[in-house]
Amino acid sequence: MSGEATEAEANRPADLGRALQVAIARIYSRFRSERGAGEIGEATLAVLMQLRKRGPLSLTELSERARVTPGSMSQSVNRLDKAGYLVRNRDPADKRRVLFTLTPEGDAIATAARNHRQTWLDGQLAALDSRQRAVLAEAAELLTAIAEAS
Amino acid sequence: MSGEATEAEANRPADLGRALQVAIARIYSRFRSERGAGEIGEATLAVLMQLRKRGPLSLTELSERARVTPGSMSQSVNRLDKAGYLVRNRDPADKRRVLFTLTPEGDAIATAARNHRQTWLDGQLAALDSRQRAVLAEAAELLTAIAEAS
DNA sequence: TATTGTTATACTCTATAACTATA
DNA sequence: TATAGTTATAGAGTATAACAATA
Repeated sequence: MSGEATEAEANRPADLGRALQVAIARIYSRFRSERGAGEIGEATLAVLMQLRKRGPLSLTELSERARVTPGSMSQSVNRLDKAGYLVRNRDPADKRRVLFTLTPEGDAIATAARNHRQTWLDGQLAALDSRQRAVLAEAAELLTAIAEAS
Repeated sequence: MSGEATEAEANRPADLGRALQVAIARIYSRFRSERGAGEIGEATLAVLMQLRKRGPLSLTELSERARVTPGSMSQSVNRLDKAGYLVRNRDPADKRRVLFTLTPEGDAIATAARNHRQTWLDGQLAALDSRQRAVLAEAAELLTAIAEAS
């Protein structure tokens, strides 16, 4: 019973939700500020990473995964197209659809941006002990699942 | 030895860093998409929350906490000022400084925006068990500390 | 008719550079 | 000189609404 006060506090959903909101806002803003000169932004990087992982995707698929409107995504891919980081291809099976594919240049700039952020983050993680890293690994899984939830 | 593959994987900083990057980007984008009509955005909300928690702050203090340039923050507080969510006051002790203070309207809209996001997040957290919530509580502390790190 | 995608317009958020006022 | 703040300009990222092409 003596150790329950702390645990009960950590488990009260309202307090946890508030702590998570703040933590996520802070770490995201730190990520953004770690961006190097000439590097692409978070939203653009996310599009390129999706194309790398999932292969050619349509505009609707990209906009749903990023949780933005099709109009917003259309403008994002337009910028990427102009920069030469992806190419458009009409889907032969359904000529309304446009499939977006990563170019070698897009792949390279995505890698550079990801590595830069990761170098910084890895430096921070190195200071943690094994148990703390395990906590963050599980938290990453939980947060990803929550983000995908309906 | 049979259980070590998973643990070793979770503890390899490079893999953990990558998983965290993805998880944070996903959950943040989900937060953003949960914004209701007429609600303020993440950056603006963060400013109001700082003013609520830390009392009157100067432009430099606000820009350092948000990790944006003074020029950027000046424009953010301008929008908030025009909307009536904060007020400017010259610091009598140093007339270069401007102290920003939350108005009752600013306090109210910050509460509304925070509650809306929290209602959604609390619903997700309610589906987790006690141990998982404890993991997220510790992760929130670790991520906040990493975000503040030099 | 419904779906896919684009464009026009507007607002938020950010950076950089040039500027004013105060210390 | 150095610091605090503002403004002008530009670009990324987003939403909504109106539109064209295809199913």
